[in-house]
Amino acid sequence: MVTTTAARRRQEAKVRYDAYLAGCPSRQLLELIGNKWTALILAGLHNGPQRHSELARHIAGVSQKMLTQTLRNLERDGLITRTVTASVPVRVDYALTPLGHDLQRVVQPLKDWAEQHMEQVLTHRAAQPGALPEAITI
Amino acid sequence: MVTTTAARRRQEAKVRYDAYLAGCPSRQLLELIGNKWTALILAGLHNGPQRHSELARHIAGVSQKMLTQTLRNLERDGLITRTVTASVPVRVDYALTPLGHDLQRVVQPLKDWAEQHMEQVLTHRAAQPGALPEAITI
DNA sequence: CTGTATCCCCAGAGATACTG
DNA sequence: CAGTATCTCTGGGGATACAG
Repeated sequence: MVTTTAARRRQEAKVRYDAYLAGCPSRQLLELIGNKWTALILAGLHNGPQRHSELARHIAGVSQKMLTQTLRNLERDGLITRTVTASVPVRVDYALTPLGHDLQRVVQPLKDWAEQHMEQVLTHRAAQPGALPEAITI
Repeated sequence: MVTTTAARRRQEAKVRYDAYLAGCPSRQLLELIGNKWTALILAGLHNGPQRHSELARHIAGVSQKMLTQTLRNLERDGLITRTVTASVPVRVDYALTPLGHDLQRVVQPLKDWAEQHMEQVLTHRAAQPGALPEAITI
């Protein structure tokens, strides 16, 4: 019996491809800004630094955990800075780095496009046979 | 006992906010292009229509299922068209709609930014204390 | 060649409770 | 105020087999 079956070779090709895909800059960026809160945070910091609590209030809907987690990731990636002021109740400020601002600038057109065209997309989507009727009406 | 406790009110606020967030065009767009294969398919169709099998080969790494699934979603959203030619082995062509082309145009800058800056992000990420050493070297 | 139907896994995301 | 630690759940994504 041969050691490399077709299945085996396909498997190897896939692993190699996965590595390639994982290394693709575009994919990595999409994964980054695809995170549920990344874009909101970038937008929230666009007009200057914000405290943790300010962001929490401003973004409303983030769990404490996800806010911190996302902020940590962004800091780790050099997109925002974290500044701790040791006062009685600690104070932590977050701000965009130049790189972060740069990214924010690139993401902005996406929002513009979304605001102009997503309705069209949704209309098309809803027009499909079998589309679910509007369920949420709070 | 009161009917609306603090927890209850928080819960309601969250539901309302989730609905708002779900309706946010930007979020919806990010979810759309955040899907693993959406961007690849848009890019693949950028230079003209492609058959299902051509896409499968060109994109390499997509499972048959995910390719079809993503294509269906894009069709549903009016971003691509699906044309079936009833020959002996069926032939199916996919092409970008004007709206699809439009989206592709907006997504392109993201790729450019990624190619220019993601390395910087990754470098920063790897420089963190406790960062995992390079593991994959195929 | 294209596409459907199943079963399964896991990372992102959330709820909750506790600490400096 | 800011952050950590767990547990859980959900849905996107994948493997596999089958069908028009």
